[in-house]
Amino acid sequence: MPRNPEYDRRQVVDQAMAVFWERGYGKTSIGDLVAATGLKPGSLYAAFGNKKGIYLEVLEEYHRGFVVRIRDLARSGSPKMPAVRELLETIAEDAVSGRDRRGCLSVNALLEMSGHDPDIAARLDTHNAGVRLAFAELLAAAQKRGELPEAADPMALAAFLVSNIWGMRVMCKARADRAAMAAVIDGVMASMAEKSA
Amino acid sequence: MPRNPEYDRRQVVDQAMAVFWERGYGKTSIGDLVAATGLKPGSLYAAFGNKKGIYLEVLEEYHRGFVVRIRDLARSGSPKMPAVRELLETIAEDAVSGRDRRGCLSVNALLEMSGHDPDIAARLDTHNAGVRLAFAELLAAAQKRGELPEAADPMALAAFLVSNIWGMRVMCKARADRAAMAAVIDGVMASMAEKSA
DNA sequence: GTAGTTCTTGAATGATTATTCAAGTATCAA
DNA sequence: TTGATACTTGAATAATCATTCAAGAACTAC
Repeated sequence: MPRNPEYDRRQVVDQAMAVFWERGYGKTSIGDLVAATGLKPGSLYAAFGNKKGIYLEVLEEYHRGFVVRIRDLARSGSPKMPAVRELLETIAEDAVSGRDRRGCLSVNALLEMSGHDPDIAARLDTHNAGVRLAFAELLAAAQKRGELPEAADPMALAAFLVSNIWGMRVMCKARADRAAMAAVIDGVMASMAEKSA
Repeated sequence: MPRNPEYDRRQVVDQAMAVFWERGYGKTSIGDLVAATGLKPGSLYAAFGNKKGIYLEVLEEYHRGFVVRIRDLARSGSPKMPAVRELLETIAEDAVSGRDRRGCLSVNALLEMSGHDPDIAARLDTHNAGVRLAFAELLAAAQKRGELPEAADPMALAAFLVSNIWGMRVMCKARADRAAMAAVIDGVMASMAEKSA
């Protein structure tokens, strides 16, 4: 008997993601979301509860996509460490080309919101733990293939890797030059290849 | 003939810094600044022009302090690389203890404002270039003392170091655990000590 | 003391905001 | 068709905010 929604929830979340990514949480108004999604305020509130509800679902979707990307690398048969380097180079290239001045939605959210909203902070902590674990699994797979020293600790290396990705994501908000990005990538890869780490 | 201000501009800037650091630019209202500084809106506007003017002066002061700190390390006679490690360990300790959930004011500003305000973005770029240069000078001094390989490129290492500090500053917004922080510090120091880097 | 200048005050302005809700509309089972 | 249910609409609400300004207060030079 009920009437069905006229919109696709997944598509609405993607459209909202673009806006939050571009402007941050505080600077995006419901009006912006109305313009981006085509849904009127009433419909948005009926579907997501409130602005924070939309944001949380956007973050969920963002992290899902990122973790999938890492896990795909871990499951493929190809060499792992070159894939890690390529991932870093993609981030660097996006930063230098200015394609990614939006930075990382997750880092943006962490900086803007985690100090002010415990719900969002908790959600981000869960997500980031997932990302770190996915990287650790990827690095463990690399280790099993002999691409990393046996003494290496995948979980520790994952923390180091994530921290460097975060650093690069901050760097892309600054005037990022190619040499600096290359220095970071070389530094990370060199460090991971070492026995001591 | 003129009447003198009743406040100390430097002190007002410091008080405003505490508020902006805690709440970010968007979330601090003029009312917050009035409460923190004791100055009424009219006086604040007479002294700084507008909210952005206060913020720019706060950023100026923040960076001044940070660069001085690095330069002091470079000028002292003591070993440089242990001093760098200590600096990183201080950041890590502040993050883990929760003392520094505010993160780095400069990173916060970069993420929140550089995409929306060209004036602030330009100012931050200048400041960050200064920080990187100060670190490069510190590392060059270390190299001269034989604490770094001759083949090392101080400017590249400085970029790597700054990126890692930024990563740690992001990490302190997340649930930062001691092991992860230690992994980052070990990774950076190991990488810098290498010949290839 | 007085004039001139600058600082201080705090209420008023005008804009923007997230959220609500009552009325209208579409869908489907019977 | 009818009734029940849910979705859609967009104006109204109530709050917050940056900024202005006119009036009062303090200081200094003369």
